[in-house]
Amino acid sequence: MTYGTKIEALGSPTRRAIFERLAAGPSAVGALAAGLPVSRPAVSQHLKALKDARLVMEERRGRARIYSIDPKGVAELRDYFDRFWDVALDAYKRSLEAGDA
Amino acid sequence: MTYGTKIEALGSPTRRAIFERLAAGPSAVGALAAGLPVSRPAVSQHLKALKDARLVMEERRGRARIYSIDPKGVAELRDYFDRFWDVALDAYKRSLEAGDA
DNA sequence: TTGTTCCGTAAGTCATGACTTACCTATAAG
DNA sequence: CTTATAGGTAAGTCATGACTTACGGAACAA
Repeated sequence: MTYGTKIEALGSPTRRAIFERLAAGPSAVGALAAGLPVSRPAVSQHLKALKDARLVMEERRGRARIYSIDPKGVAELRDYFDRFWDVALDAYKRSLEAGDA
Repeated sequence: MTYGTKIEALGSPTRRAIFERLAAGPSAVGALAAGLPVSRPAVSQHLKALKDARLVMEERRGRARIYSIDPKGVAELRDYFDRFWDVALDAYKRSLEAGDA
């Protein structure tokens, strides 16, 4: 929900690997697990975390679950970072000017 | 060094709180710890992680250590995300078109 | 109905990491 | 030189989380 949840979701290397694979295109759980060094249940658990963070979404197709990027949640995270860069880099410039005086 | 290290550094709520305070302006270690619910050594340890990730940098002023945002490292993370948004959202659009067919 | 596939959930293990207190060094002040 | 301030480091504790195996349910096939 919050950007904190999203960043924490991306904090795990395995979860980031899953997320980046989904960024390349939708995939089923088994296909994801086949390309990763962890078990399928582990992938399921990570997908749940990513879904709770609204970074991915799930679509049921028969007995398969197709996961894909959630563009709305991703956009929320991007907005947070975009604002953050502005604030941070601006504050840094101001601190330089203050330090020079 | 890598963007993975940076994202993992921001994965911890306490570390993110420290980072956001530094984004508002440079600060000494004690001043940071005074505004946080953890001890000063804990803050030192988090600052080390942030510094290893090149998200913050250190400047010695007498016996104080002034920490501030590292604009170069921050820019690297921003570049990664900027590229990522493009890839992810583009792939999502393409998957929609493919799914419609 | 009986299997087979695909996947989520439960439960348990094990490592990691986020803290703490105690201690040490270094700078500054008296 | 002694004392106080600022902060990094070591060592230990404790919780969390990243896995595993085992199991259960749901959809298609025969």
